[in-house]
Amino acid sequence: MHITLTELRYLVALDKERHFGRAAKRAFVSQPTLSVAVKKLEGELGVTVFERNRGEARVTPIGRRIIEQAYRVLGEVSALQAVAEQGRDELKGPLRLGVIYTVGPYLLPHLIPRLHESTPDMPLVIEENFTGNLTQQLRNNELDAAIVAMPFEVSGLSNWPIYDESFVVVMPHNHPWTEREQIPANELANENLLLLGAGHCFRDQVLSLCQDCRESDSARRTKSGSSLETIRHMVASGLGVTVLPQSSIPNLSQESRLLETRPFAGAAPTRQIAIAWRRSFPRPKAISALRDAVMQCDPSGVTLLHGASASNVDDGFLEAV
Amino acid sequence: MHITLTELRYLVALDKERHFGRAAKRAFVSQPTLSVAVKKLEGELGVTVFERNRGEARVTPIGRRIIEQAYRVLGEVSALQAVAEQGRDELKGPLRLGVIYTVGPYLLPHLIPRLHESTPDMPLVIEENFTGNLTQQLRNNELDAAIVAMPFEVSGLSNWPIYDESFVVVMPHNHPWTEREQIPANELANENLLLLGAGHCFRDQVLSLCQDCRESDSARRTKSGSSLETIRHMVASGLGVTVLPQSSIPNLSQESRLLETRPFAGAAPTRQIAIAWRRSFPRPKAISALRDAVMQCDPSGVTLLHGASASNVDDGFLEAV
DNA sequence: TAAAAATACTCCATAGGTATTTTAT
DNA sequence: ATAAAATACCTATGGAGTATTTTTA
Repeated sequence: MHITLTELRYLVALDKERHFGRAAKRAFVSQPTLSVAVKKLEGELGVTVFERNRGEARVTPIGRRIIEQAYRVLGEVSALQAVAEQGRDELKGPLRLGVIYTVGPYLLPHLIPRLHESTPDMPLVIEENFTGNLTQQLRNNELDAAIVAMPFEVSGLSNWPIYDESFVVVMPHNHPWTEREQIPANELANENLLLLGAGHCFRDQVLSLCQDCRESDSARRTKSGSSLETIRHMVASGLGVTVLPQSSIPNLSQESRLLETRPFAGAAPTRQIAIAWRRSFPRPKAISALRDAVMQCDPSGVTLLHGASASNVDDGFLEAV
Repeated sequence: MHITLTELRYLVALDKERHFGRAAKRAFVSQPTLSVAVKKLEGELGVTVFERNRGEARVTPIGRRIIEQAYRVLGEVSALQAVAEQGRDELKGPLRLGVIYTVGPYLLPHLIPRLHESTPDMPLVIEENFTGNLTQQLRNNELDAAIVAMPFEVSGLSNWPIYDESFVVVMPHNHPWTEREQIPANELANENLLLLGAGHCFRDQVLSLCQDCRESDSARRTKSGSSLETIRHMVASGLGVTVLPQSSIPNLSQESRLLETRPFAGAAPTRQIAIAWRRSFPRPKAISALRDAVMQCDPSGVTLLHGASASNVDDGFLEAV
């Protein structure tokens, strides 16, 4: 009924051998198989490609053109297979990665060189955004993976928690709390609590630490900053206290003498960071590579999940205070 | 095992619909058929072309490249079919025709315009030569058909007699034979018989008319000319007599008053003209068209064979003397 | 007569169908 | 709950084999 690639391959073999028996050998089939196939093709095309003689099969003028076209078809098929061959490596080709604002600035500087080393053919296209936007972009196929904070349950998306990160109280160096070893969460509401603006999941996570905080927030008694860095500057300038994730407590530069940090009293509040991706995303190895790279960032101060601890590299992404 | 054109068509359908059910409809198959085929193709290529979601099937980046390549493959297949479509007409494309020297000059001027009319897309590539050379060229695929004199039995070649043509005795106007109505063949040896050189089948046909001629020829008492025209001039100048085929007795111009023609006594000797071609030549219609065109040349003086007489066109290829 | 292609037939792989289950929203 | 795709299973076409015949040089 339809012309097939096999038939075209037989045509080419016959063009090369000009002899049904030898062409069949070249094509690794029996002579009748090739004979029947070529005849079928000629019937389908309504054209005689080969003039059969006892001595040799001669190509007709129209047959010549058809065979040349057959070469082109088979050439394009080879090209297709070559493309597939190239694309077979999941760790090749860009990965579009989204990161929430409160992780990106602290993780990426460490993650990118590591990923560049482990998967040099997988450049990252990075987008920083709120969790909600990242979610949408993942679903819309605008992103391939995202680094977000748990809980993160979205239909169609999978996630894989990578590490737990504790929260730390940050205050000016001359704050009364500097006299204490630990700060109880429920006392946060008594101070000027500086927080990120609405939309940041970290803001909500901090607010959930104590009922009073939530209330004082509804009463608009908290102040907002547009990034953790901004907030840190505000705290350093004495405007109040805040809570930061462990990873954002960096090698303090100028401000180092102006800020003090204290852990929470009791069980340390944490956030869980995870990688999320479309369930149907067809490059699971890319996700694994991403996870591995994150885990190789020195986990001091954070708790790696699911075994697979990274080696003790000392230029880790968290340099403990 | 191997990738098929059908699979590529399914790929394209799915690319257009981004939905397995609709793509199946577009490809006129059931949804499972298309699903299985696409999955098989992806397995064969080792690459995920489509990301399946509830909503729609999304093309992956590598899938995009593969689909584009699939379009190219199918495009070349279409081109191949278009070529075949073009070549399907046997009356299209050049026909390489050989003609023996003693027919060409008299038949071709009439044949070519007729063929141009009946089969305008089949130009003639013409070669005049001896029967032996034409035979070789036919077998070597250097010619497609030839017009020759019978008998013509060559393995691998078919032939089809078209017409019988009588022989005529030609003499100077002042020759004694002009007194007679008919000339007995066996008296030819008594005269200066002018003949074509060796190689021309017509020479041998004339020599076979009488035993004496053959003998006088072996004794090198005949004279040779290089073409029938040359011989006619020689006869007109009084050098001797000759025998010509009917078709070469043209509208006599200057020489008309210098030449006389007489039929043979008894059963008129004739030659039978035929079309020959490779048994395997795949354009039988071209042969038929050629035959028909020859037969449309006015057959006055020649005997058409196999019925199928041409209409009474009066500018026929033979204008009786 | 010998070589080559075509035919006859048999078999089985697989493309395609229908019915159903699984999956994901 | 529903829509979509995947799976299970069955059927039939036709691609490929072997054995044989036909063709033709």
